[in-house]
Amino acid sequence: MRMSDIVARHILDMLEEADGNAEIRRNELASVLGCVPSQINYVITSRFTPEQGYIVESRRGGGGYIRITRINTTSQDAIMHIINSIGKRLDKITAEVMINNMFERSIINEDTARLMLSALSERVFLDVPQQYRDILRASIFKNMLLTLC
Amino acid sequence: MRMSDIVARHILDMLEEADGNAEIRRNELASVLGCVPSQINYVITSRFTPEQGYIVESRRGGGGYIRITRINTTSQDAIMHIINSIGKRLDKITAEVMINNMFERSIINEDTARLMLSALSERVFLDVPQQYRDILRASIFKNMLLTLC
DNA sequence: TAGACCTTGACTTTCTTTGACCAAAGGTTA
DNA sequence: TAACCTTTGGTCAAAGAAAGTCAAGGTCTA
Repeated sequence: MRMSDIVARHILDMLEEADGNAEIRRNELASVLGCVPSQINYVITSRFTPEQGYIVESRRGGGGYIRITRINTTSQDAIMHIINSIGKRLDKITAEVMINNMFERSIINEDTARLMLSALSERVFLDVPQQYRDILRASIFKNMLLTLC
Repeated sequence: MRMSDIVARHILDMLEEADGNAEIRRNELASVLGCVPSQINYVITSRFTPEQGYIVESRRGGGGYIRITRINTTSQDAIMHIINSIGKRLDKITAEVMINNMFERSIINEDTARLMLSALSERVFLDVPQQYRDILRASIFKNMLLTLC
């Protein structure tokens, strides 16, 4: 296993344990893991970038640190927002628009979008009396969205 | 026997042993088999293409690798088999068993499993009269499975 | 014997590791 | 409080470790 993988794994573990917020001391971590301090910087700049969903802050001098924070929250917030915007009923067209929208905003991937669309398609509700369809659709959709958080 | 056949044979053996997933180190394999490294590339691009049912990923630099994965065509068959085994009704327990089973057989990944479970959970059908629940569940499940083929 | 397929090696690109040197923040002391 | 020292982290470039590309030449086969 690469040194960089070991460092990344360690940071990921810390983030996991501390709920998305890890504070490390560069030199200490380097000596614990047996690498050169700048290796830590390398790993951070290559794998904990804002594009990958992390915020990194640091401070030099006595009591210095590097703090890495995971910003999962944006898409989670977006999903919660969508769930809250769904009332007791949801028609097929609106559901499709919502799913497409989420896909375009990269909140969900293509597979997930297709799976959700199939679970909400009109075909599913052929045996369901008209007045219940939209209620059911809202319920299924919300339940699926909840698992994405 | 041609060198390219030897290389292909070796990769095939690795895939067989490791259940459709082989990770090779190009230079190492080349020296073990006694060929030039780019020979490996030649074999991969000519015989392990997506059209032939393989996915190839690689990474350069220290600790680099080439990973070859066989696309599981039997998983499509398995899904069709499952769809056909579902009748007009499907109770929650059976659905859960089926999904777990597919996950364990690596036919679906964890995200997909969770999403499907959420769409079929009892919570979804609270407003649905008892006698319709299992009919609906069967319908939703079959529709979702179809998109996975 | 032409075209398809195979082999080889020089050169390129990408990712990782390391270490020397720099910069900032905190602490001490004159 | 200014000057200096100590403790941290930051930057960068060089070297190393793989894999990728490509073109030239070799073989085989219909």
